[in-house]
Amino acid sequence: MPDDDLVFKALADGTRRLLLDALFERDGRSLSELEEVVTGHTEMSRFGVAKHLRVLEQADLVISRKAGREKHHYLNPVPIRMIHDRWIDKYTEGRIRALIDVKERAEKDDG
Amino acid sequence: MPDDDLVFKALADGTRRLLLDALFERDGRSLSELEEVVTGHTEMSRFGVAKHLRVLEQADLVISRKAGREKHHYLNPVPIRMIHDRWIDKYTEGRIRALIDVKERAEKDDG
DNA sequence: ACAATAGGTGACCAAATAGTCACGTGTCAA
DNA sequence: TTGACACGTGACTATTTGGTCACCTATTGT
Repeated sequence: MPDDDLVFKALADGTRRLLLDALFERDGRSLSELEEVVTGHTEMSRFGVAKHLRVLEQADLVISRKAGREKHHYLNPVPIRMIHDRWIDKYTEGRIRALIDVKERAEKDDG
Repeated sequence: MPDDDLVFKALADGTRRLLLDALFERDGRSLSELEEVVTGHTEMSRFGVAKHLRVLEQADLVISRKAGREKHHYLNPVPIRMIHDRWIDKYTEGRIRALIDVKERAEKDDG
């Protein structure tokens, strides 16, 4: 019911996260370009990709802009940040960061 | 397949987010206490709540510790932080924060 | 004008998920 | 030790969700 539900539901799918990753790496891609990204990882039709993009747009995680017959897509990080702020307050934020740094350092030593 | 999938799937359910909210507000609650929190909002059996908690534990969003016949639950913010870091780099982080602050200020003026 | 390109819509099916229930285990207190 | 309490497990259904398909609109280039 609340619109944060759209955000979490949108993030629950691996293909949609892959799309966000692609847009995080480079913004402004068209549907066709994103389709190629996805089909490089899994087998999925154009319709599937378009459907996933629509879900991301409705969640406001992706913003799109029409340019001629193409549609360019942009990553909107605001909802992500609000997830963070929901369960991590400013006081613990520093501790968490230190924890993750330690963890990453340890994993780097392993591999 | 990757274990980040567990985290996002876990967050995709409203009841589970409610449980995280409850633990964010106060840590160390038992299953019975959390059951009361949930049934205050929706109608759900004890089994449902226990099942949701297990999903959260498997995603490492909640850590539990047995104490006698009770089981205490604690919120683990690390996976949340890693979601944040996946799509928000350090350079845009400042801009986002400013954006959200402006938005909240505007909404406060409205209501 | 016409073909090719880029994208959109609604219906449909298979697979995953939420929720419940009957039953079982361990723990405390009288 | 007996009963009440706190919690766990596995099976079962109803609903949701992921993905595809046939068909449609709009824009570009020749």
